[in-house]
Amino acid sequence: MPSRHLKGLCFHPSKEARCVTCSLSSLCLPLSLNLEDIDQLDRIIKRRQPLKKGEYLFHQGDNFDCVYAVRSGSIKNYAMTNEGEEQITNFYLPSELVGLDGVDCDTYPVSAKALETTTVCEIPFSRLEELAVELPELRAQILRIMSKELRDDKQMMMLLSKKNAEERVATFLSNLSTRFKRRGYSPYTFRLPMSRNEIGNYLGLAVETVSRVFTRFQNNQLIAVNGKEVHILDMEQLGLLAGLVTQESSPRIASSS
Amino acid sequence: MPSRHLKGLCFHPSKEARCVTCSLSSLCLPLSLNLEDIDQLDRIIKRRQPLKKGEYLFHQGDNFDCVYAVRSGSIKNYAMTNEGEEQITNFYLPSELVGLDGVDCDTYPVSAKALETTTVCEIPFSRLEELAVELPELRAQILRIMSKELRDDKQMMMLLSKKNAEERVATFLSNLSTRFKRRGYSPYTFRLPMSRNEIGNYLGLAVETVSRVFTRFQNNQLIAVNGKEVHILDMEQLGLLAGLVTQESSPRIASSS
DNA sequence: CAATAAATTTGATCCATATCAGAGATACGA
DNA sequence: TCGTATCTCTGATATGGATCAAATTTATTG
Repeated sequence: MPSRHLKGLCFHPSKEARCVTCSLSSLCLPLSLNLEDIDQLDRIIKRRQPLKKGEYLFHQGDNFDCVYAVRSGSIKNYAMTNEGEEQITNFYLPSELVGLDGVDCDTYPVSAKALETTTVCEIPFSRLEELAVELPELRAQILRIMSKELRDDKQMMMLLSKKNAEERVATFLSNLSTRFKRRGYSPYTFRLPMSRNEIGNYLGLAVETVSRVFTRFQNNQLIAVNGKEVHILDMEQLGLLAGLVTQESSPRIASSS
Repeated sequence: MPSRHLKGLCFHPSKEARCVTCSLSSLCLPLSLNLEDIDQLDRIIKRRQPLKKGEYLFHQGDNFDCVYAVRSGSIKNYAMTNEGEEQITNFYLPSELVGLDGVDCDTYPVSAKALETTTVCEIPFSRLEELAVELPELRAQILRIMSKELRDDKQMMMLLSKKNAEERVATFLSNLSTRFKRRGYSPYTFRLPMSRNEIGNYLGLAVETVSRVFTRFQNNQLIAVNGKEVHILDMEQLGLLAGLVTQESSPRIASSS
């Protein structure tokens, strides 16, 4: 087992293999369940061996049977286009639920691949549905999570159809920062689990463009980047840039005075 | 908050105001419910006065309380960007459910506006949740609908980040055609409920580009257009174009010989 | 640790589509 | 019904980011 140093997203799975003791429960499915109900949920959840970087959680076309909560590490969802090009549709961080867009399908509509060593909780969907019959809070939470993903998707559509390259990257970084913060990590310093290529793919940009925007942001003291390590130096400016800003109302950043 | 949608306050009983007799029930929420259950659903649904073109079903920021099934006509969802620009996130046709992305919000995250004279069924969400406790099929159908919308959103993200103008418009027309067909209308001849501007906004293109692509498609005998009336002349070619096609594998349509 | 592969960065050029401008066509209110 | 606002279409021009090319840095492997 190549024990690569995963600072950041490591949750010591063995010790926290139950929802009651999991530090993520307040962000994840168990949210607003009482202890007894969490225990019931616990019983249908299977903990899997960690996935190594590049391993699949499921393939597009596999029989749909489970949804997965990321416990540590990160997952990308992607579909294959007709030409065999990959199109990343989402990245998932700890506590987030993967696979919900397959709920009414026989098969998963996208593939899910680990971006790094990743542990997940496997939740057989049929059992989850059964349990949800008895637990209104669980039901509500499932709806909430799906609804949230719907809204995030609309935001993404907005990004893709209205924002320029700088705004896209700024939005991406802000968004990651927020999510890391909610999970108890620094919103200012984190490690990108994905490559520049994957960022570009996700944001609808060429790798080269992502790279150039990173460089520009560094020149303007917005961020400091070292490989996959990112430091956000000017959160406010980054947030401003992330908003939908037209060229008129906010000139290209140039001299950050 | 000023009460904006006064129209909804008065209900009128009409012949087809019940799910059991509604021709859309097989596409809509009642799908796979038995007659008795449909009757229960019926009782929580309120039919509203038709909305006239341009009237709102709800505004971004209004208190979330209901989802809506379109009965006739069409609805657009849109959000306002920081600059007051509108970004259309979806169009809804009869039998489709509007408002699901607000489920875990206090307020609607987007506005919903009638594109033409439109009738809807108003479904108080809390009542729907109550009912869903007893009706597993209803529960399943709600999940299915949300899951479907998630997948459609991913498709849209793919369109916005990988397809060129022609592919976008072809996809849009094919998609509309399919939806009209499922609703019992001709897949070949239909009336666009939205303006070119709205199509462009939705597809992430300038109006002018939409217009030009329409013209090009006509020159190439793919479609015939008269104002908002569209005839699809070559469904196969349109479908091909709608797929994710790179320049290499499919040269620009030019001489349709 | 060297050797090689993969990822990232930078520069130069090109092109699809935005933007600007203006001419019909259509819808709409007085 | 006319007059005006709005939509749609077409052409000319500009440009943001893609693409191509290549150097450099960072991982991976034997």
